[in-house]
Amino acid sequence: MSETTAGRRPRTDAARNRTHILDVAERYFTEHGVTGSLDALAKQAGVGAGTLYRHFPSRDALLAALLAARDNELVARRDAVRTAETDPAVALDGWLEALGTWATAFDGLPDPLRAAVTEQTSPLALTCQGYVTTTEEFLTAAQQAGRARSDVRGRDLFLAVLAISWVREAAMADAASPAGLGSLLRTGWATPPA
Amino acid sequence: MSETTAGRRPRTDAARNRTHILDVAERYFTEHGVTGSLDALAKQAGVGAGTLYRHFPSRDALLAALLAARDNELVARRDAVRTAETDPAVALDGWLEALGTWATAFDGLPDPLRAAVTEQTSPLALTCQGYVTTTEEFLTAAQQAGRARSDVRGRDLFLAVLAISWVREAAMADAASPAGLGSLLRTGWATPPA
DNA sequence: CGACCATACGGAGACACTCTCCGTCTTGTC
DNA sequence: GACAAGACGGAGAGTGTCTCCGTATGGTCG
Repeated sequence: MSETTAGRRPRTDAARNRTHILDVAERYFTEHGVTGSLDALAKQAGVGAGTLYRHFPSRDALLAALLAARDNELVARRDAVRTAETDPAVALDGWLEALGTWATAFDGLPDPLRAAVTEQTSPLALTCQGYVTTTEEFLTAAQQAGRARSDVRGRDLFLAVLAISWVREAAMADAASPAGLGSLLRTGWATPPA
Repeated sequence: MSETTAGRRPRTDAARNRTHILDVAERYFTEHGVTGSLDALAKQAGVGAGTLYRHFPSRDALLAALLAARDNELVARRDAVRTAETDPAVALDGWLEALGTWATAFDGLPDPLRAAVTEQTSPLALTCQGYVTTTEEFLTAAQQAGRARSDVRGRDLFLAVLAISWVREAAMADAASPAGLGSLLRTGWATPPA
């Protein structure tokens, strides 16, 4: 019953290679960003290009596997926010910040994530879909409490977090920008007319 | 006195090629986005790759030249907003919308623009710098009228417009998203606690 | 008008990256 | 220990960037 879809257990050398590639990829993408050369990554892992591509047919597949390792962490933060916060607006805020951190795990990550939101064929699409749904839940709660605008939608908010994460990478040089950009999303630039 | 820096007037065939390349590039980027193949663009323009790269040493240089042709339009909108609007918040809003339209002139344009904001070596950097300054002017006016939060800065607002433009390209499928994302920047998702 | 030089032109080719294909080698089983 | 099933590696095809240099052209001056 441990095998719902697969035929048989993978060969041990294959399994070892797979995890080893993931280890190296984690470091490699951290250092070079998500657009780093995959052939170079394969070489660094000491495997042939064919092996890399057999395990992970595309860059997105590799990223999805890498992000899967972070799933626990993000789900944990979701639950922590959910149970600790009574104010649904603060909860939503906490969730969005967790999302922002997740989306900047590697340099350039927001790009494939954004693409995945619209192209459901990507291995990242499933991952994103889940988090869009979570965002929707937090948002709905905040809206029902009258703490969030009712014309905002979960998917847009998720995309907006990606957008801010995307631009944050460029604004790093400026120390004050990251926080400023984040709060822009919550409050906007405008002041309500007295 | 018409030549402040250059030595002599360019050869006529060179000038003709330059404008012809720009014409074709305008169409080409509109159709294929800013990441389209430059060699293919050269072929479509009926010139060798060398000619293309001599006139425009990099993709950014080509984009900068293309955007320069839109300068008049954007400056006109700036002036129109400036003179027509008495409310500085509405003026800022109008300017940001003009910027957003400008930043989506071609698919994928926000990417090089964002890079140009931080890398002052890009030919696009000068262009961006000017518009950041304009954004700052509108913002300062709105702040002095108490219509914009005082902790927001011009550069961040400019970057935020790029960010929304960036994500808007992905959200196109969903009809309501573009407008929703834009207003998010002005108002934020939060409702002030009664 | 013809010659001459500065300048521009074209496209072959060096280099980088992605991804596939297939001959060879390993693993696990009988 | 032998035999599939499956994994491995890396050569190579396809695509894109950008440079280099032999050739062609435009503009000028005698």
